[in-house]
Amino acid sequence: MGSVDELASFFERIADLDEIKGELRFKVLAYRRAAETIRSIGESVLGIDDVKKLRQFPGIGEGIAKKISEYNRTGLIARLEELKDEMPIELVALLKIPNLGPRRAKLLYDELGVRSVVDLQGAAEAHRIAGLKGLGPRVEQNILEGIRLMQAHAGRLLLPQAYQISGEILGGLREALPGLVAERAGSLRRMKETVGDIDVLATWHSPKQLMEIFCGLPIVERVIARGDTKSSILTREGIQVDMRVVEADQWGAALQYFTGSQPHNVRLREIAKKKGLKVNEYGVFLVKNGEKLAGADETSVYEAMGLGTPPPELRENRGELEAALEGTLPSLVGREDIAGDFHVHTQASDGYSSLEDMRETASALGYAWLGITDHAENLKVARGLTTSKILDQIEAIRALNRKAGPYLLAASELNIGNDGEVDYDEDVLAELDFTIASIHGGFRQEREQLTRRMVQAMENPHVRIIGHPTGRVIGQRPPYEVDMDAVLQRAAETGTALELNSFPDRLDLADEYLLRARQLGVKIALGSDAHRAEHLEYMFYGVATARRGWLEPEDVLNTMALEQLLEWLRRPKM
DNA sequence: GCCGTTTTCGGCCCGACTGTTTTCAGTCG
Repeated sequence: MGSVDELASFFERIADLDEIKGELRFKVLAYRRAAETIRSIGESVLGIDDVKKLRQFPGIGEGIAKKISEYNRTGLIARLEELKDEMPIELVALLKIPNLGPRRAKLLYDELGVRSVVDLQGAAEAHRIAGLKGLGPRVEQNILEGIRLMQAHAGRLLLPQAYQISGEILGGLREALPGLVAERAGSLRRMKETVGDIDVLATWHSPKQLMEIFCGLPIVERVIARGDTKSSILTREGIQVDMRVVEADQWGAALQYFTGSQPHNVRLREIAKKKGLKVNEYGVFLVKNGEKLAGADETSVYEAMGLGTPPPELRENRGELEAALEGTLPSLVGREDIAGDFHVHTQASDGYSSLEDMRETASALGYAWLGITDHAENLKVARGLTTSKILDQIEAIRALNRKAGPYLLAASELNIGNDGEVDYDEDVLAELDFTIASIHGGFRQEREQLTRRMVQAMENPHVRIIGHPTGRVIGQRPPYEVDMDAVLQRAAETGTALELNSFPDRLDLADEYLLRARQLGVKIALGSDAHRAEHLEYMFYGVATARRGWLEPEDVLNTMALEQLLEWLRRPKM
């Protein structure tokens, strides 16, 4: 059985190899767009063999539809196999190296037989690159630097780390230059779960002064490049930060441009072009006479093209520009809509804070309620609560609720066993306000068994929420091999919510699944998975991810006021 | 390879920077 990721990556490999071969760049672009489209369709693409049906998706025509169908039937794409016979597949790794693109990769392969990054490094160190057509000693040096940079920077940065570092930078700049206009841009502003580097944009009357201060911030380890409009530094943690300064009347256009994403910007300029407009980082212009229509603020940039302004989190070319054109952009859920948190551990199991501390912090965050979900007894490694301990905790919670403060819900994070069974007897489960059920073991089981376990758990009337549904830990553990289409479908049928676990290295469900959950009407429950009181603030990143998944307040259970929530919990879910 | 309120052929986003060149190719975001 194939996967969406594999199928999409096959098209990316075809694009890479075609590019190295020197095929027409628009053909290459078409393959890359197809890969994007496939990822946005999701798993249902794997069930479609009919070429006509496949062609209905944007960017998929005769040729690519046939290849998808071929993959669905055979698990392979013959065209890719042919390309692999023509040249080594390892060559695609060279394209990831900064300062090295398809033309140079081909040249190095043809002239020096370079097939891999190791070959390349050897060739550069032996000074065999300088002297090739169009390549001199500087390019050779830059390629070596690029290899080093790539190896040092292999892991991307988690969103919260990037957000915090950029916060320090912005804070430092604003303190030194009161009145400075500066913002995050790039994938950080779009709140992607990981970011490669940090982009900061600013406008200031003296760019030189700003650059001086930027390059001298205490966080700076080394200045990589320093110019009047663009500088790059490396932080002590080894993160690259790019700073750009623009004129005030270009601010909006520059912010739009540097926020991206690239596919979003490409689509935007296509739309502009059809309207006789040109858009770049300086503004929006009439093509016929060059007249400038907008540029000072971002909203006016979109407005000049007859578009609403999509929130940055949506700018991935997943339909947001069409919605902006039709005036149907969603009203996304915001941090201010959140009335409580569904997933919190205390020192009773594997957390570090007391019920009281958690309640106090929840109060400071403005919450009306908080779900206490310590681990259940079958999870010994996390000191899961025995029946007598959970009964004690329920009593402690009821007692605390008699005092003023956020309402604590007595709940539990149950374990989904190998046959989909959960912890505790029926009478204990009936005492609890709600439960989350999560998979904590057997990650490597077959797809069928994992899916069956989850479906079984959802059919349990006491289970209101499935916790961290794909089980991934970003950069450390891949998602379980679970049939998410089946899980989403059954969640919709049983009225079971899926968690968006907001712990920084989980962010599980990921945005792509949130989009599908929303279409199926599956409700999403945000949980910080806090193990300390400070962790409750991770909700911020959960909300950001929810926004990337186009979720509106009614899609998210955390927007319910206490009375509404209690009423919802009293009603049987199915 | 895709696509069509100017098109079934001839287009397909835009500009900056770098290093190598005396006019431009390659790379990047």
